[in-house]
Amino acid sequence: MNAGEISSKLYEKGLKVTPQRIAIFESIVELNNHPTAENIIEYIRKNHPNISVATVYKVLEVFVENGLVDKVKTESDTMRYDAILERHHHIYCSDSEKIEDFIDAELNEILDNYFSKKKIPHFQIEDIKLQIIGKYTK
Amino acid sequence: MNAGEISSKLYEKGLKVTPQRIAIFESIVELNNHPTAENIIEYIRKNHPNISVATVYKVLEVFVENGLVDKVKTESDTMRYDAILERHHHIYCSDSEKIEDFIDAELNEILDNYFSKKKIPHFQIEDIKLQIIGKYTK
DNA sequence: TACTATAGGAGAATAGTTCTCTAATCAGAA
DNA sequence: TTCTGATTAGAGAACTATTCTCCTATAGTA
Repeated sequence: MNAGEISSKLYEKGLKVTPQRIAIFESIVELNNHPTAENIIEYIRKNHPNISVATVYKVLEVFVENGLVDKVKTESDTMRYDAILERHHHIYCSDSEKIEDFIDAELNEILDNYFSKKKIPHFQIEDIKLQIIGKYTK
Repeated sequence: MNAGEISSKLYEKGLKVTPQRIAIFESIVELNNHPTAENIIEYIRKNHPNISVATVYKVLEVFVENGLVDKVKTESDTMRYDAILERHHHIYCSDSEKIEDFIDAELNEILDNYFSKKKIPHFQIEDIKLQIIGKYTK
């Protein structure tokens, strides 16, 4: 994704387009395995050495609020970010910090079907996410 | 669950039985909606005013390692704990900090079935957890 | 180009969690 | 029961990810 495409995305959401925002979005796409804020800062500083930690966090917050990126929960106390917009699940490696996206339309359909039949009393489901935990094999 | 039962649980895992460990486990069971470490400390201090923050965190860590409690990921930066041992999922309220357990054998069976047919390449699944996000209705 | 709201930068502040080091206590052996 | 060694608990400092404050810079618009 290039700077122009990112600008349009920001513009569509009514957000101001700034070099920092473009760089941050770009870095999440580029570091495409769920970077932490720290990973993002390190990456951006190569081309943009003066960016502030506060800016990165503030921009990430804005992106999350506007649905441009996802905040991914982890077992440890660091948040990780994801630029995928498509409905997807996450594969967590129990041996490492690795997180992968898992996209599977058939699975989504099965889940939707199941919960449209079996409702949870007094609860309206907005989203269902799977955390698939396991180990990579050779 | 009384102190005797908790002692046996600890003993079975080869863990030393201490009053602090019993109190901490008891409090997670008692505060049965996924307390934070802070909730636990506050609760325990009623009967055990000198317990240290470090002790609570250390004991929780030991419990998690030994499979006696679950660490529950949240959107915010506080961990929450759960004494349920049974395989279960979590319902997250998007309006509040509430988290509820969701136990559903039929759903587990569907998931197990699906993933026994459709394997993820080079990955051995150990556990699958659903995060069901939505709102409570009246 | 000038104006105004919004965004960015720097560093301090905060909050949850972990670490360090010492004293206490548990569990098994005598 | 008492002793003993290993483990655990306590206190508070340290650490780390994130947020806040406050001021300056910049984007978007006329």
